[in-house]
Amino acid sequence: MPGTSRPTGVSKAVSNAALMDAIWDSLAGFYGDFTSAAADEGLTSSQAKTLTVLRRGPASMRSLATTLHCDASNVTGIIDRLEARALVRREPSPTDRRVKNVVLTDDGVRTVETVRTGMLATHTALDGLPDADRVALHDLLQRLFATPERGPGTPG
Amino acid sequence: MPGTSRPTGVSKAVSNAALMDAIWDSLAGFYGDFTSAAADEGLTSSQAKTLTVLRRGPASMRSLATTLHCDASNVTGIIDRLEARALVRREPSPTDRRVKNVVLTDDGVRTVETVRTGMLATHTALDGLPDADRVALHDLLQRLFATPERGPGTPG
DNA sequence: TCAGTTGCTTGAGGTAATCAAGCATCCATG
DNA sequence: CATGGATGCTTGATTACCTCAAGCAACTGA
Repeated sequence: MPGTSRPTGVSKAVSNAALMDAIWDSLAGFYGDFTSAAADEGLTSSQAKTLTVLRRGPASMRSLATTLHCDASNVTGIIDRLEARALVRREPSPTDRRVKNVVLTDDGVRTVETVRTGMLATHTALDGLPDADRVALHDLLQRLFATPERGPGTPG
Repeated sequence: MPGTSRPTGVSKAVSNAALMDAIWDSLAGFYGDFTSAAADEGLTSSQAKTLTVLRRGPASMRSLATTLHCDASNVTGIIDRLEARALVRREPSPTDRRVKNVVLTDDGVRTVETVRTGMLATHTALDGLPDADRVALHDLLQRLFATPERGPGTPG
């Protein structure tokens, strides 16, 4: 097995390509489940994603844009629509009058929790995983894309 | 009742909630990397996602819609734009004149490969994983969201 | 044959995403 | 102070995305 000459340098037990394919499939399953659970609550996936980020605590428009990897003006629109449905609230930052901190309303908290529990396929898949595997998976993912960034919120 | 998912059930070493959070972070990292690699090629993430699906082989419009979890009319637009850039081609199905099979052009193959190799953060993260962990991760993901569906393409 | 179904496209309407521009505020330097 | 530059948010324009309803063509089975 280690002798097989691969085009790339050091031969690995599992190629990056194979790992990426596996991650792709997982992403598709997880994200599809998330999207459909969000749709059940009348939310687009972008809106639900934003609520999920806010679950960790209030965040400024700027930090939301950074976390969501998109332009700040985009966040304005998403928050506009979420605020129109009273799922979030814009609060002026006490320390910087330019900044608006976005906070989940009680309704927003309820809704994002409903979406999470509504991800049936995901819960089923996770429930089917033996305890040792749960620990292993959590540990692996933790180390894979460790995000040293953002504590709970980074409000302005 | 083993099925009921939560608070009072059997205590797990790692809760579903914690696992979902870990999955979220990982997928966010992966997908963010993918999106930016796609943008480098002038592709939206939807377009790049579609090319990624087609990497496994030709697919009808219908099966693309199913795989991408979206309406068929949406696929029409995405394929229109990809075809205008000569990254894919619509081919009439030999067995069903209603069906159009979408195929990657040589340029499309090149482009999707470029996107994959351009996911630097992902490659770095994966390269940092010891061999045993690579095997474990691949195995875990494989079992987690095993998709018995779709062989390579499901062309009409 | 022909009713029902399926596959794809079009059009309307709203959401998402980017860029450029603008205003208010903050901050550092003079 | 003051003032030039940077930062935070919003608006407007443009394109892409996405869903639904409707339509036509083609397949299917009775």
